Amino acid sequence: MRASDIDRVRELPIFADVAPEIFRVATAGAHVQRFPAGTMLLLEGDPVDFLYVLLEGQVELHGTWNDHDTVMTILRPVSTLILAAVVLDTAALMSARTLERCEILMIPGDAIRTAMRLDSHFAMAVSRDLAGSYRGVVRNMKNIKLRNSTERLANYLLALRAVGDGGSIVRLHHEKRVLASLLGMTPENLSRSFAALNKCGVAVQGSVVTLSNIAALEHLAKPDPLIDNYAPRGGEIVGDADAEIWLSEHGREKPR
Amino acid sequence: MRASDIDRVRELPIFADVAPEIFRVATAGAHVQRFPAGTMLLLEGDPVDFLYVLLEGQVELHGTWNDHDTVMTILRPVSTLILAAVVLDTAALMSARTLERCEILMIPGDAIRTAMRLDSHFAMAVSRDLAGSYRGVVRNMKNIKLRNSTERLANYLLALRAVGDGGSIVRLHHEKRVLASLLGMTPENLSRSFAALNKCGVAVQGSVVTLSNIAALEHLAKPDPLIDNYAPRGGEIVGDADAEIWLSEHGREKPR
DNA sequence: CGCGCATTTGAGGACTGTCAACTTCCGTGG
DNA sequence: CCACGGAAGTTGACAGTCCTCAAATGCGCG
Repeated sequence: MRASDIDRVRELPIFADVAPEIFRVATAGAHVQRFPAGTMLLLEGDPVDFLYVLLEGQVELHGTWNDHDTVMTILRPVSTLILAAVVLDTAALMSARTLERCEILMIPGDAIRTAMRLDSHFAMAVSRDLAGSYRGVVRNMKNIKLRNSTERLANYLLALRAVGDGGSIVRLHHEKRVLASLLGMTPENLSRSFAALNKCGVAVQGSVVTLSNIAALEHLAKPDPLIDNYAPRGGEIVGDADAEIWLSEHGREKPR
Repeated sequence: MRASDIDRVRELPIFADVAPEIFRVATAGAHVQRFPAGTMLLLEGDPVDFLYVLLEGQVELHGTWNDHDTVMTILRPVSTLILAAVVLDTAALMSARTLERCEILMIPGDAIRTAMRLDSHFAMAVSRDLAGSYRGVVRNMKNIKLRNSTERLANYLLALRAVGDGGSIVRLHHEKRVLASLLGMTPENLSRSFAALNKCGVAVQGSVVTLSNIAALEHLAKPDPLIDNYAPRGGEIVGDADAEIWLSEHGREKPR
């Protein structure tokens, strides 16, 4: 691993409080690897030998059953992948695919587990990461079970706005069919949901969305801090790092 | 806390590897409390001061939005509640309600976090619990997004059978409307899904369900080890502790 | 026995998925 | 520079799934 990579890795939340010697243990045998867009990093059911840390690019986690598949989450830097499977030393439940060219740190699972055993602060950092991920999926689940597709889209757009400049124009980060699957609908219905949001001042042109009536959109969306991981308090916009992380993967909470 | 309680707590997976002095730290200020059925233990959005460990009875975790609510999971002994919120020292995302008379161990959140800082083995146990919970929700999410309601019910019944004696008669653990919400449908549609499963040899009488054609049921259900947390390999029945835990909360994985 | 509650059944409508045709966008190559 | 091909996105028609409301049935307990 190059020195510049080591510096970057050292900054990761998961390594923030770790003692230098433990950091060396954890990153022993680690290496940074680059992947082109569209690469399958791992298939669901695969045994997991490495912890992946996404440093650059976007990665999609998806699940498959009976010839259907669904995007479970989309990760953006800096995020860990399959940490839960590494901790339990078991098979992955989701497949991972790069959506863009990616730069990924790969750390042997053994090294992670050893470092956890040696350093309680590292083990706590892992716990916080996992706790955030858990709460992210729970938010996602509430979103899916309690809202219909148009409401999910409306909230997604409001979240996009919150992490952006808070202006009335937002850019979609993903292809529409990927977004549709992430939001639990078909591409066709995503189109129709966008059309339905016209009456709330939503206009779409390619990946650029204009929100000209936030009040109407919020009235339909009814954002909720216990589902949407940004802080929509009193109409004030809070575009903090939490929200950035939320949007990127639609559901991981930042520790602390 | 009574001596008999301490012995029981000592057996919990989360305390298995913990040094005696750390165990005392963790359980300092802890106490066992009994609650009648139907008690709201906490409301979503509440700050979390205690880790709850369910020792007896059933607890439902549910979420609410816009006058709707949905059962997210149902816990049976021995399970931790809101461990993620305790680790992050933040508000609960779900409400908790007892479904029966319950016996619950309450441990101050501070004590948990202190014990994690002092003992890497305890922190690892917390990580494993969280990792299992995370994977449980992921399974749940795949179940909801990839299957329709009848398929979810069919798989639920097969899972019930797998944890029971493997015979053709299973007992439902919950009221049907609770089960319906857990499976992401209305009570009316649960009835209709049961009716639809008649042709697969499913007969219902109150809480007793007879499965007289497992092959047909499996053909419809298409159980998958990456969604359903029991091991349906080659028609062999594996009623292990993992599966018990799965059913109880419909989605927590047992560490290791 | 009768009341209250859970469950079931039916009818209708809302939401969502599927299929097919069409349009738009974009990169390639003539 | 423009034509072309392919993929992505949109639209319409239709069907399947699911929800809502209302009424009927069944069950348990006082």
